[in-house]
Amino acid sequence: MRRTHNCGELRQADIGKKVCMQGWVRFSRDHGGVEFIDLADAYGITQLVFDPEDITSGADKNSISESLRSFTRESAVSVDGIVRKRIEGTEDPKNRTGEVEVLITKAEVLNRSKAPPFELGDQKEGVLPGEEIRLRYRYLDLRRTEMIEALRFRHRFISAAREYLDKNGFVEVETPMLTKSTPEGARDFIVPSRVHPGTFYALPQSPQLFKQMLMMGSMDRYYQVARCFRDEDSRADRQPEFTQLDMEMSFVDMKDIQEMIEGLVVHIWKKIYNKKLKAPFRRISFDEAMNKYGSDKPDLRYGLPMVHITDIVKNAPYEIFQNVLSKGGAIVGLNVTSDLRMKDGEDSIGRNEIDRLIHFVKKSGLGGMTWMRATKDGLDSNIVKYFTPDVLSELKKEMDVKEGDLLLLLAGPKRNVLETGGLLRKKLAEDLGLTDPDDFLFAWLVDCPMFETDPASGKKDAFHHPFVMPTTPLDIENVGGASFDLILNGSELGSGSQRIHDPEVQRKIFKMLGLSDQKIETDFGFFLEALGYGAPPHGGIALGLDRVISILLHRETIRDVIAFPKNKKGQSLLDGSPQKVDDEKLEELQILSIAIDDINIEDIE
RNA sequence: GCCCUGAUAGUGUAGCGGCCUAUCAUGAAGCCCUGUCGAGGCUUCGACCCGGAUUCGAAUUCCGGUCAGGGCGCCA
Repeated sequence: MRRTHNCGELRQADIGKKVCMQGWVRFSRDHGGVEFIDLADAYGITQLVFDPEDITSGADKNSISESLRSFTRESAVSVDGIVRKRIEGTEDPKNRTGEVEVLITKAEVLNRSKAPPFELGDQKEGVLPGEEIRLRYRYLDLRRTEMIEALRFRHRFISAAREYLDKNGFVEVETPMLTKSTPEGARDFIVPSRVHPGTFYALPQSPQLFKQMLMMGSMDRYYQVARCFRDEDSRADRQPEFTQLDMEMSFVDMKDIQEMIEGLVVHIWKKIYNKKLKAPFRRISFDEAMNKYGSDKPDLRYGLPMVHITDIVKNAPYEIFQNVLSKGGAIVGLNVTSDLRMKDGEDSIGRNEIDRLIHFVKKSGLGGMTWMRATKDGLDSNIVKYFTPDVLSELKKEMDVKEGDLLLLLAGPKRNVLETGGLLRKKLAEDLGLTDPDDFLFAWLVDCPMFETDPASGKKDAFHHPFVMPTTPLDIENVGGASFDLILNGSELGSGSQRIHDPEVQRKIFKMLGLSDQKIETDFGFFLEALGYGAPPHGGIALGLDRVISILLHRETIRDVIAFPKNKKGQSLLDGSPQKVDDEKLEELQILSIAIDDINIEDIE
């Protein structure tokens, strides 16, 4: 390797050294004589200088000049030179290498670049190209500091995690990518088998069954930086293929798993930020989260809880409330206290803003929203006349109302009210700026149910997944499950659980989820059998890596922390996948496409 | 499958039915310039997503489509 230094390295101490620098031409400034080049690589930018009136002995002025002519933007180049101090007053304080520059003694183009389709420099008031362009030319996009930072941060995060897990006896095991398609859960990506025509593998949605079988195989502590695949529609935080930090432990209970994760996160924090993160994390029950914050992943950096006031106002002759109550609905209130709203002596939620909030609430399905202001004379609103002084005073007490507070009241079907209240709380927090983006608050969502019932079909689904150990008898109405979610600033990072290790319990859960004996046998027979050979009590967790990284880096989408992501429609704009394959390949697999474009109408007729 | 938003030179944008032979910036090409750092100056090049409708006249209005992003559904 000829390169002696990278572009982020040179300092005053290097002055006088003969160096060879290689990198990309980011900017060049030709002053008609003296010429500057910003040479960039993944480590930084170093200024190169060519000065025809300042040529070191042995250097060939004409040949350098000739080479520099072909130094187009983003060309890969190699330059020999001498590190020298910049002229007094021309140092660049923004650049770590800004006190020195390299006087070119030899210049050579390694590979010339065509004019790049967009600007790669770190724009101050950056005008990034549309994402489509960035993904199409991802290799150029990756040269941008932001992307370099994202991938390096991601690496450091994973590397710190590995370090901790290794120290704690975890073994990294690679589970298969070609696996079996199972009925529940997300849609599978399937892969045809050539040897067994007409049969298919599925890419794993998660290594769930395999990691459990590793426990049965005495592996004791397993982890994997596991790629997972789900053929469902994308979102800003969902990609068809994504990465989880997947773990499993034997002879443990829920608390052991949570403590291990807390230790892991604390370690990562120390490594990355050199800060001590507070552990254990706060725990909040599923019920409390839903009732107070209307979300199973509430942002706990701010308060603004929903207060249930159904019982207080149930006798008030206010028609809207009575209507709702007669249908078994609920009424909740949010107290937007004056200290949250007042900005520079001005109320940030005036009449117009309230109208906007009402509109917001209506969009999510409620009929509207009533509101009251707390003045020094008591609660004031166009509906206070419907409430007796006793009711009003109890309302004030329950919602902890002080003068200047604003109460927002939502009424409707319970589920809808909680959900909307949660969204409203989130919106208020955004509008009022209640969150510090650099404040990272982890919490555990605990005491989760085992099942959830689809309100439309009445069908029972696993709340988490069917391998969660139930915590209550199975014949009661609200069966509990030993599962828990790790949440961070309003996002779910992952869920873990104590698993079922008794085959009979496992079989029963499958049945409760509506699987027939035959389906259980064909899909999970092997797994039930495995549980029957002394499966140890075990449990584990999987953390969505892309999601954590994007949150920690304040990126809007996980695509910004994945080197080569798919677009919203699951396509890779870089290589053009997915694509049709040659007919011969399909024939070999004995596959016939019936996609509209592939059907020859004449064949059918 | 549905809802919302958007689409103008390579890139990012402005654009009131006629002032559009379409703005500005950046870029590219060429020239000038010896201390810049997203250098600067001058010249040139380069665009209204597609189809239909309304209209004397459409980048602009309407309808349909395509593409992109956000969301709902979906994601045990």
